[in-house]
Amino acid sequence: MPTSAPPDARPARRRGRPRQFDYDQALDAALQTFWHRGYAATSLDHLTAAMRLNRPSVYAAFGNKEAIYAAAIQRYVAVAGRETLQALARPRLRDALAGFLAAIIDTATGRYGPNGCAICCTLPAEAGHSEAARRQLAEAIAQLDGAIQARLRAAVAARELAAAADVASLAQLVTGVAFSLSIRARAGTPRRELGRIARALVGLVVRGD
Amino acid sequence: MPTSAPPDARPARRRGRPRQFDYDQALDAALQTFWHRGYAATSLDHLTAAMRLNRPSVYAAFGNKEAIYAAAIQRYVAVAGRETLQALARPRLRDALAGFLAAIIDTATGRYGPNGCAICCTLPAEAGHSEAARRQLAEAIAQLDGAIQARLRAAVAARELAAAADVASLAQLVTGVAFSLSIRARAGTPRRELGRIARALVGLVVRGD
DNA sequence: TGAGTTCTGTACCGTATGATACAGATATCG
DNA sequence: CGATATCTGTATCATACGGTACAGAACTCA
Repeated sequence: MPTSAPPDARPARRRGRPRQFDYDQALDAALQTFWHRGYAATSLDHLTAAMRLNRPSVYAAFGNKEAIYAAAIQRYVAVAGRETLQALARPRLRDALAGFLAAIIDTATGRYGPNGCAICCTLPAEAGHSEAARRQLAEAIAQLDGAIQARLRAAVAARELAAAADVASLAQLVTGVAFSLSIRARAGTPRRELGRIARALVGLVVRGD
Repeated sequence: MPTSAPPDARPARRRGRPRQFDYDQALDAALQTFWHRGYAATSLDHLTAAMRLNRPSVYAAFGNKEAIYAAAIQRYVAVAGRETLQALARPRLRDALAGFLAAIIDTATGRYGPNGCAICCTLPAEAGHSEAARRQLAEAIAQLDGAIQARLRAAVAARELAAAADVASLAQLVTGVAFSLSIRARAGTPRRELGRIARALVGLVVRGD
């Protein structure tokens, strides 16, 4: 168990020597490293170098390698996930989906290099032999499916989609394309082409107009 | 460079002591291991155990770890890829796409466990820091895109698709859904649900009937 | 102040890793 | 047969790995 601060409740003053690094900033550095190299190919030397910490500090704050990864992915969901999902809030379904996919493309080709999605480019490799990774992956997928499904249901209510539409499958389709966009990004596909694919999907899902 | 047989041209009789194992069978065992554990998390001990060979034999026949992986993926493409693509040959587009996706689902939930697609579940993790992996991934994607695109073009010629259809983007969409199906499989999604998603895509792409 | 507590940095531990040297075994070739 | 070539198995190499012990530093609390 990490002896120290979970990301949320941060007691203002703790008893002993205060830590000399920023928790979230270090976690971001770890995330970048895992994102770039994947879980298994990332060593603690890679991590401590990127985080600019020495090993005991890392272990005290985050736990072992697996725990660091879990925390990093959790932060990824909280940050990149929130940014992405709020694009879904736009009033017209067409804009909502387009915005959502544009946000995915932004993240996948973002300022840290064209590294795709940290989840769907690094978790699947571990999910084959690690039950923890499999669960993390399944949960992330379910979360995304759920958010999109909710948005599609709202579109049905607003008569933007036919009442007979298979909302669940449609949502899973959109999630799937989002995944494929980020894998393509990691393979080197330029933004322009990713945008074309995204537009094609939006065109298929929301026909009328 | 491996001193010995490339998978194709196999000289009937070589000079020294003949090898006591089957090349393709050993390669299959390596593929299973990489498929299950990913590249980085697979050690040579894992490989030699699965292949039932000792290290020098592996190195002599296949080269170092990276070369073994490349050969395994190449074999995966040749075997699973061919099976999958020949489903595309069915006369009606609807059946062709359905058969294609069904083959993907078969592979991804197949007899070796629900391990998804060996390419899109293990290569992306390495593609972030290995240019060789990035290229392999890009090439595999391009190959799949190309095959589907050709099938869609045939459908346009047969008036199963509108002449105005954006065949390239549509093909990339189908490829993307295929990827997402196999990632979902690795996350534990049951076949039934994967089938529903596949049917939804087919329904979207080929409207009339 | 001094006791108690937590963080930092060095140095280290045991093991697993990718890769190879070498000797013996088994084949072809002349 | 001997010469040559390739494969197999053992034993080993240097290094990189995840993880930790320990001493000193820096803070709070009384």
